[in-house]
Amino acid sequence: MSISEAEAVIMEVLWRQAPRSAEEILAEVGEQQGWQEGTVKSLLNRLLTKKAVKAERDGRRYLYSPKLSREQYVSHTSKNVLDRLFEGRVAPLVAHFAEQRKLSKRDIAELRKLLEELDDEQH
Amino acid sequence: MSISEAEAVIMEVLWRQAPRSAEEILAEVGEQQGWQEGTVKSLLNRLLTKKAVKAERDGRRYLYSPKLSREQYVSHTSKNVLDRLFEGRVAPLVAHFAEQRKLSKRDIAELRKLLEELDDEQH
DNA sequence: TAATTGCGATTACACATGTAAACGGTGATG
DNA sequence: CATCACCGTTTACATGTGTAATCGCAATTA
Repeated sequence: MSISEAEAVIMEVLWRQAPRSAEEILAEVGEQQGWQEGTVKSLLNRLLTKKAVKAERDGRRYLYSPKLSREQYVSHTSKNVLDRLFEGRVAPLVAHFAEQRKLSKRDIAELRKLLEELDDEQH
Repeated sequence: MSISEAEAVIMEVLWRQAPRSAEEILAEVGEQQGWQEGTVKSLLNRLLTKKAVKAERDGRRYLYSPKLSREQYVSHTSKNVLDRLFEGRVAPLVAHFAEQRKLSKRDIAELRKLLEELDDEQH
């Protein structure tokens, strides 16, 4: 079962910091997303049934923590896109952004450094 | 309105070659996707209402062509993922794949070449 | 011309998703 | 002890998606 975009918003909150109560999560995303209390509660429940988060009792409430790691989620999601749009290869993806002029100076510098490091690892 | 994954499969067929009849599209994806005729027709209709394809009459049938370009679709989709997972920057995305050991020799070579070309463009 | 066939259009239906409101139990309060 | 308030759980409901089946019309054929 996969994580929807709305659910992913909740996950991001928990990945930044956990455990957290529903109230704390609402405080962090409610305003920004325009979500009511019930929305956050529903999303938390769906994430529980999907086993993407766990809940531990803390007095009269629960504190929620991720079970699915951000790494797992990012890997799965980005691999999916890579496979569907770029034949599973990274270079065409980067080429795409290069063509769109979406590579910042900083991106380019970091990519260069990354490639050097990969070079080093060879030896 | 956005294109679903199943709809994108149809789009890919049309991006490879268009115009095409529903029958030709079915011939290309039916087996592979395990789709019946009705499925392809439904998806084509949804794409029509979403204005992602157009249909021109050809005697008793229609020939379908993309209206949405692959570039537009790829840009939109990949930007969406980049923003949601990598703060909108390309370098962290590549770093992610590097950590996952998902960069092939070929990827690395192509990335290196790409960066050189970007370098040239500066001058 | 009546019956058939081929095709797009309409309808179907279950499950996912976005977005909540209502329900119910347990601990706090008067 | 009776009531209230808080918080998780259950239910709701419209829209999207996957996956077709059926309907209806136009063209073909007997």
